Amino acid sequence: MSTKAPRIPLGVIRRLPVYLRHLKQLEDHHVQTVSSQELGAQLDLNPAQIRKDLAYFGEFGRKGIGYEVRYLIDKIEQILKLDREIPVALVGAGHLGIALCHYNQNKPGNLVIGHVFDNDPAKVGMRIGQVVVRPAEQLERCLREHQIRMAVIAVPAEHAQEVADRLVQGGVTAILNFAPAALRVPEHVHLRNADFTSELQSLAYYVLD
Amino acid sequence: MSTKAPRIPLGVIRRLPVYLRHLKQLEDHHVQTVSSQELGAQLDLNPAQIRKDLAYFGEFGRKGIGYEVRYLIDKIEQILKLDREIPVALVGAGHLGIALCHYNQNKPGNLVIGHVFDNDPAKVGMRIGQVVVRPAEQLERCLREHQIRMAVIAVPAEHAQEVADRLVQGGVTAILNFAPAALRVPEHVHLRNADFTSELQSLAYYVLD
DNA sequence: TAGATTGTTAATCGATTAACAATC
DNA sequence: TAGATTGTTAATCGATTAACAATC
Repeated sequence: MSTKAPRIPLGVIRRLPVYLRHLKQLEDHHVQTVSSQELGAQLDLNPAQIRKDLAYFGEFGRKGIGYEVRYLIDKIEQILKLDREIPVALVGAGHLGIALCHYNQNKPGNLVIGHVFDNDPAKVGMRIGQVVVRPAEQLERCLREHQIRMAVIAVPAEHAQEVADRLVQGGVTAILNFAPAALRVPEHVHLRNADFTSELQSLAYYVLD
Repeated sequence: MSTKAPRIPLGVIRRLPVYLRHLKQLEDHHVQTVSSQELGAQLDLNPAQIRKDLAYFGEFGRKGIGYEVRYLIDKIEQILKLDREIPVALVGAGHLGIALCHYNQNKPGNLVIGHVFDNDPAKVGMRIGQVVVRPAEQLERCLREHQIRMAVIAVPAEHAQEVADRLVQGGVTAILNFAPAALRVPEHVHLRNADFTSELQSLAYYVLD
């Protein structure tokens, strides 16, 4: 099919980058074609799930053959909008912010952290690879100027809500939050939490001994 | 009831730290008691879900009243095993590893990153707050010596699988992996992936414009 | 063609939500 | 007591898995 309509489950969207990464590895190893069975074995996922996930977006495989690796990579990148350059703002130039920014520059994709902000005068002006840290006052104006829709929050929990509010004010609609705080955002804004402490704490449950 | 048996859904376990964090905030604001209704409104969760989550582990509330904040904090910490000190190993003293280690020391809980490893001689001996980076060769021996069961992987993707294997060798049963790699671990080991790039990529799907 | 594998429908499984008796 | 809220069962919803016709 083609048109939108069938709301895609979050789980499907979150698996797409996993498929993408693995497909790129296969491509590096000059694998031309892969079946859902093979992919499932390699990623420890049910083959039917992989086929169903992909079928949400179109018919990308060939019966009796499988999926062409290069073609599927292109398709998934299109679906995730990774086929165009998307500017990303980062708020917070502490250890974590610097780490994320460096990583983003080391492994450059189409998600480009081009603007970093911090409210600490000691941090403003500092260079992280190619990028220079700007004062937090410029946040909203800069977001609008560059039409930035995606942002990463890497500030202390106490300031995370204020930053989120200002990102939304500036027109951001997708936020990845590393601060350990339950943020409130409007309905139309997609928020994803990636909080180190919570992850570790929930993992502690599974420690036996 | 009391005995184990009813396997707890992962989603429940992952919400417990969220409850915990919020309850601590309530305690800071001298709130003594909270109902599932209030908690749900504050965290944007269904009250029935909160009650059901907690009911997996016991009867912690009082009908007609709600939950006593302090008591519930204690109970959740017991469930997650945060009432005892758990040593955590960190492999990889790059930007991210340093960030995580600093954060862990700034906000000290009972999950203590007490050992950091890196295979880069330039990093070995470096101090991150209180902790000194040790050579990767000592990994297995040190894990065993200190009976470490939890570990964080913050190395490049190329080395993540090898590190995971060695952690398992050393007796680790719970791993938080920050490397963008689909790791393979034995059945008895709990693996959680927290990969920045994947998160950001899946978020890109929701950027409209 | 025969064997393999997709896309899709149907069956299963599990998680979320609603409803309500018990009770503070 | 009357009002509120839990713990829990039942109903709903959604996601995963199995099965298979279509077809390369």
